[in-house]
Amino acid sequence: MALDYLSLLNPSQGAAVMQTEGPCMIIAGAGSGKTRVLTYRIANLLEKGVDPFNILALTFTNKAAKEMRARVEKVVGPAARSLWMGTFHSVFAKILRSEADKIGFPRSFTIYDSQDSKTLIGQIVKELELDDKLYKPNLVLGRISAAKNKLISHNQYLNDPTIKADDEAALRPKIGVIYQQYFQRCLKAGAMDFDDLLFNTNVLFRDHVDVLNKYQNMFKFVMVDEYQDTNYSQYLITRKLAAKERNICVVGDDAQSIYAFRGADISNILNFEKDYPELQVFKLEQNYRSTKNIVWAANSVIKNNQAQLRKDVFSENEDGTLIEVLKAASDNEEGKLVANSIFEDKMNGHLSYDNFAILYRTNAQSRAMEESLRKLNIKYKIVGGLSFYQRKEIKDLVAYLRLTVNQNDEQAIRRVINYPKRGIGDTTVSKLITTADEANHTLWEVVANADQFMPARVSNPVVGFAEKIKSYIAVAAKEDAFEAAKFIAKNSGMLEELYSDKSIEGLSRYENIQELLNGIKEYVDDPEREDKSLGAFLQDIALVTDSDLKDAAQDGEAVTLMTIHSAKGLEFRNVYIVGMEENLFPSQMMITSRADLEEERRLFYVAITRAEKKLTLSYATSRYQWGNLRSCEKSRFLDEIDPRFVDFKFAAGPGAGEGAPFQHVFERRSNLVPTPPRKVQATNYVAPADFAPSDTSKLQTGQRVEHAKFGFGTVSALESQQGTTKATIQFEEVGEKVLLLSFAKLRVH
DNA sequence: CAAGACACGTTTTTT
DNA sequence: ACGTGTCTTG
Repeated sequence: MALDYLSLLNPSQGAAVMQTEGPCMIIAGAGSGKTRVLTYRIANLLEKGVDPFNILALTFTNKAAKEMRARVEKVVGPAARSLWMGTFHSVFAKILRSEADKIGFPRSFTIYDSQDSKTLIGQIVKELELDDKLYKPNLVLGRISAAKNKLISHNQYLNDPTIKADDEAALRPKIGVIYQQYFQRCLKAGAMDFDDLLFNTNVLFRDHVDVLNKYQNMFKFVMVDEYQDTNYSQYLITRKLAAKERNICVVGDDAQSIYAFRGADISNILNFEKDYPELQVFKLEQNYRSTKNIVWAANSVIKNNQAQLRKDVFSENEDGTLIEVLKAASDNEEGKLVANSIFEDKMNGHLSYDNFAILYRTNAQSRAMEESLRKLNIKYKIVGGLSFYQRKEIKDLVAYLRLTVNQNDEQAIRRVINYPKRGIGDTTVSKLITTADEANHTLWEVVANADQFMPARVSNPVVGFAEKIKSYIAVAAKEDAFEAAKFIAKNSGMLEELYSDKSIEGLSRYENIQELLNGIKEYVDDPEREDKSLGAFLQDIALVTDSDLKDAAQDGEAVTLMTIHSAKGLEFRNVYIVGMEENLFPSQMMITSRADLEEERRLFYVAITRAEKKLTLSYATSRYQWGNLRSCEKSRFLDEIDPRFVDFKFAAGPGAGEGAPFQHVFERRSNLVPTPPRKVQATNYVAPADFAPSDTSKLQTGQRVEHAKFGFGTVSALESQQGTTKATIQFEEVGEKVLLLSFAKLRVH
């Protein structure tokens, strides 16, 4: 029977839940129970008999989607599993996967991550012989991305006089040409970048009315979370999908819009009413998360912004403690103060470390915090930074997997064609690429038929590589993702290569590969999973972020460290916002324009409102930056908080006097795995003064040799290839080495 | 061809 | 301070 929503919700929440038909906008202040409303709204739809397959709910992070699905499931049961719920990128990647052929892409298309995109842009810049100082991949990708988010194609980009003028003024007139090249290379590679997933969905819906129709009929109810962070491309997708039924419900808070740099357009929420004049608006203004002091402080900050919807967020919770401000003499001391404060609060309040979060503007700031936490033996976890899937060894294996699914994936080919080493040098690779370009073949076609394009001694290893990949394709066609990946890891020689590296980094790389394989195993073992193919798995991980992963993997209680951006949507009992300094927060690059400064202020607002009970802000008067000490001023944002809610007494404390503390680095920086000191090739062997190399042309395996640097050893293998001979020698002191006989100075005994 | 040395640029945020 | 890319050396 119908749930009694109204007893579980406040009046405005309840009204939003009951309003299931027609367009609706929910302006949800921070901590106002937004997820709760969305959850019950979906539950209400299902109870009214709506088929879960007809509901589409879009979020910005996988985590938010997962959480909401779990909460809906708690209320309505397993029907929740059939809801279309996920991030924009994952939902439309899924749709594109079944429709891609209509827009000129294979269904097995690869998703390029930003690293792939940047590498490709770097390659294009080089090929066009442009100045790589001027055309930095990051900047160029930023321009291209901004264009795509506004649905400007490469052709439109090239023909738009305003854009042209802009680029010329910035002394970068060739960006349009790079964009065009980039598009063609992606198309040829059967690859889409993150922005393409949305751009191409728009293309699909624009050019194929029947397809659009199908999804309009499918998604009778559309819901969008964090609507303030949608860009034009996303906006248009949702508008098109909802055009028929007009059952669209968006939830957002203009005060928490922090992704303008990524193309998010706050006018999407401000102008929503123009598209839907019959719109119903609900405002959730009661904050259930934080104390009065925290809510008041946040309000006093955000009111310095001009552009915003009227909203009065209030709290009925206790007043709570005042906001503390800590002042430190250096970034390291800031870390110490924060770590001490966490330790004390935990002890005094009998809290768990899970209750604490340290938030910062830039990832680089985590370091000083980590060191201090480690010294006090406080466990911590870092969200963001270098994610699991960005590690070299993971990217290498994933490149093999990608190549198995899509042979045209150029970036994957380049990554592993000579890894592990198989004698394909850079010159050969460049030759393959130019050959492909000139003969108008794909890179893969040239690789697979290399013998037709170059002399046998060069082409042999290339063809061997292609044969390997072909065998992987055969395995992947028969086996599930796990069996295929396991086979590939072994057969490619990667496992062996990593296993033979006995250094600590090598060990951790080996373990990471194991972890990836375990992950794939888990993936295919999921009984709910229908598609267990390699392709499905790859699509899944391409859109996974670190924060999605950590949560599940993390066991034991630990302080959370992350950027403010990744903290959005989360809450913690005690929150520390560190680095409250001018040019850091607000960031130097944001203080030139009013709009940018307002975005920084919203970011600060988001940070403040993560705290439930206690908020602490800290700043340092000096900080190491690029290896040298700089002095800093406290942030203007500190002065924007109404002083009635702030306790500055701590700011007068320890930080004041001490000079910059001496830098002792006892421990090396580390995330999960400690980085050991660089290994040195220490030998006791000293070459005799009369050392003279012998003729090695008749060297045999088993022979004993002497090397000027490595000492004595025994030849264990000889391999002749393309006129050069490689000798594998087991040295007594430094272990196995592979040397080229033409260079190595060996004395035969 | 591969390992080590060195110079360089980097730091805004992320799907 | 750090990793990446380029240059040198064997």
